[in-house]
Amino acid sequence: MATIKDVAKEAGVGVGTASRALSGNGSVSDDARKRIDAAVKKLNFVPNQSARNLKNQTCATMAISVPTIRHPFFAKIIYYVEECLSRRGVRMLVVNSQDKKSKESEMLEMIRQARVDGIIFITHHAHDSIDENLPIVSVDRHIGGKVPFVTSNNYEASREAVEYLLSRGAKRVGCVCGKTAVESEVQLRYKAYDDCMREHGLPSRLEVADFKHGDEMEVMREYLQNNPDIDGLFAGSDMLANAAYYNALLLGKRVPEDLQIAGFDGVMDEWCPHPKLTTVQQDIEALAATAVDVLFARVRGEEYEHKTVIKAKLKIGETTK
Amino acid sequence: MATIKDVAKEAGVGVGTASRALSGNGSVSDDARKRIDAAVKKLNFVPNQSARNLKNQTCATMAISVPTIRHPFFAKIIYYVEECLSRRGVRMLVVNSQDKKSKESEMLEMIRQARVDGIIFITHHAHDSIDENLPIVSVDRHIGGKVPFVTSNNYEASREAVEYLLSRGAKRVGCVCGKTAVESEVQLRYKAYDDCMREHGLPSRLEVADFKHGDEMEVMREYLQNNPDIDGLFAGSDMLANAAYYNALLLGKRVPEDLQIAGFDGVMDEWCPHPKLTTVQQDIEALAATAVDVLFARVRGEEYEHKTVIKAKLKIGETTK
DNA sequence: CTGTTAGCGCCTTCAC
DNA sequence: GTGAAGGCGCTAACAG
Repeated sequence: MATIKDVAKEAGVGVGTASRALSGNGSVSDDARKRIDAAVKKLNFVPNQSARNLKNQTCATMAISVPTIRHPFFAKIIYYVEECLSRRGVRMLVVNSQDKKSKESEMLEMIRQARVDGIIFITHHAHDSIDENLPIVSVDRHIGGKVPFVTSNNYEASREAVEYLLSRGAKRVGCVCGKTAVESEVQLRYKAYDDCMREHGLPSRLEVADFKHGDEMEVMREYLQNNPDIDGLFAGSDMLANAAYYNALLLGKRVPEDLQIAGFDGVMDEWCPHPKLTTVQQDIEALAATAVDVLFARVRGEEYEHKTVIKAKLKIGETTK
Repeated sequence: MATIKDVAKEAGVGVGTASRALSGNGSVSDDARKRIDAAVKKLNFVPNQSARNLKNQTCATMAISVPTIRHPFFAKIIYYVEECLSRRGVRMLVVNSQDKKSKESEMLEMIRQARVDGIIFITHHAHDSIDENLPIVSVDRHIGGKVPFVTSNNYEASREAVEYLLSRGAKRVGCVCGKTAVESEVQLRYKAYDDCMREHGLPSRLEVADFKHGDEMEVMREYLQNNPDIDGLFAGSDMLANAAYYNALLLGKRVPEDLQIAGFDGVMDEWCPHPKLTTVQQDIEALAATAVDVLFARVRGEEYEHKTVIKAKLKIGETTK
C-alpha cells in the first residue's frame, strides 16, 4: 500500500509538495503536479483516511440514530439523508437505538471519541444533559434546550386533515395517537384535533395510546370497539390508519361509507398498495435535506435556524368520501 | 480534550502503562491501574478512535451496500447486521447503491482507503474484477469467483411453495419473478417452479419480468390479464404477491377461492397487516448473522464457508386455501 | 511490571 | 514554489 512518501519519492519531490498537490491546499508548479499525478497513477495511491482524520480531527462521518430502521418513515429519512451526505463525500453511520436511552448516550460518546462529526437524532427520549455545543440536530423532537430541530407543520397539517373529515360529512370524529415520552412536535397532531373539535363544538374522543411499533392492530381494535359509533378517524400515523382500516373491515364497517379515515406520514404507499390512504404527507426529502444542512452549518460554525418547519400537505386517497 | 499523555501524567505513570491499562493488552499492577482509572475519570478521558485506527490499520467499521434501504427486505437485513456489528463494537456504514455499479465500485475503493474493514454486498450487478482477497461477503448473489456468500435454500423452499399450491387444489399455477442482471440464487426460485410443473406434467407459465421496485402493480396487472384462467400463483417476492392480491381483487377474483397466491421473503407482515400472505419466510436474522460471521472470519484470516445456506420455510397465510 | 521511544500516514508550519 | 521537520493520539517493541 503506497503512502504519500512513496508518491513524493517517485515524483522526485518532497512530501509537502505531494501533500499540497493532493489535498489542493497551497500552490504547486505545473511541472511538479504533473509528475505527482503520474506517480499517483503508477503506484495506485489513495490517501489513507484514518491518517487524514487524525490530522484533521474529523472523520467525514455523520451518524443518524433512529428508534428502528424497520419502519418506513425512518427508512425513508435514512435514505434521503444518505443521499445528501453522499453528495458531500460524507459517510453515514446508522444506529438503531431501539428506543434505548443507553444506546443513544453512546452516540454522544462517539462525538467525543472523534468517531463521528455530528448526529441526526430521532428519539423518543429526553436527553437534558446534552451539551449544547455538540453538533447535533433533531427531527420532530425537542431533545434538549438548544438542540436545533426540523419538523413538519404538524399542527396546521393535522387541522387540515380533521377539517377535511368534517367537511366530507363525518359527524363523530375520533383520534388515536401514539404517546411520546418526550415533548415532541408530534403531540401537535392530537392537539390540533382537540382544538379543532372544540372549535366546532364537537366532543373530543382522543386516545393517546402508549404502545410499541407493531401493536397498532390491537390498539385500534380496542379503540374501535370502545367507540363503535364514530364515522371519522384521524390517526396519528399511517400504521395506525392502516390498522384502523382493517379493524373496521373486520367489524363489518365499510370504508369510507361508514368510517372515513385520515392518517399521517404518507409513507405506506410504496409497500402497501392498498388501501390508498387519505393522509398528511410529510416532505421527507426536505426534512432530511434540511437536517443535513443544519448539521453542517453547526459543524462549520455557520448560522442556522433553531427550528425549521417543513410543509406537509394532505393527500386525498380512498379512505375518505 | 484529554489525551492518553494527560492521563499518564495525572496518574504519575508512563504512557505505555496507561495504554496497556486502557486497551487491556499487557499486564499492569493493581496500584497503577487504580490511579489510571481515577485519572481517566477525573479528566473525562476517552480514547481517540482515529488515532487507534491509524495505529492499528483498521477502522472498526463495516459497510453494507444495498440497492435501496427503502425496501422491507433490505431494511430488515440492515437491522440485524447492525445488531451483530454493534455487539462486536463495530460500526455499520450503510450505502444505497441505487443499483448503480459506480457507487458499488466506490465501496471497493473504501477498503483501499482504509475507510472500512469489510463490506457486505447485496447487488444486482456482476463485479468480475473484485480482488478475491478483499474482505467481502455477498448475500443471495454470486458477485465474483471466490467471494463467499450466504443465501436461503431458494430452490427447496420454492418447490415447497409450489407443491403446496398444487396440494391445495390449484390446477393452473403461474409464476412471476423479477429478472436479475447477475447470476443469482434468486433465479432458483423460478427454476424450482419450472421443474416442479414439468414433473407434474403441467404447463409452465413463467414470466421473468424486468422491472424496478415500485412497478410490481403494473407487472402483475399485465400478467393476470394475459393469464386470466390461472387459479394459483407463485410470486418471486412478497411485493409481487401483494400486487397480485390487489390486482386479482380489481379483476373481480376472490383470493384464495378463485386464485391462490404464495409469495417469497416474509417481510411484508410488519408494515402491511393485510393480506396475511402465504409466503416463504426467509430467516433474515440468520442470514445477517452469518454474513457478519463470515466477514469477520475473512478479516481475521480464519476459515470460512464459501457458501452458506440458511433454511427458509413456508408460512401459511390467508392467500391459500 | 514499567517508562521511553519510534512510528502509523498525513498535513502544516517554517525557513529557504 | 519548495523540502524538511514536527506532531495529531495511540500502540508496540524495547530495554530496564
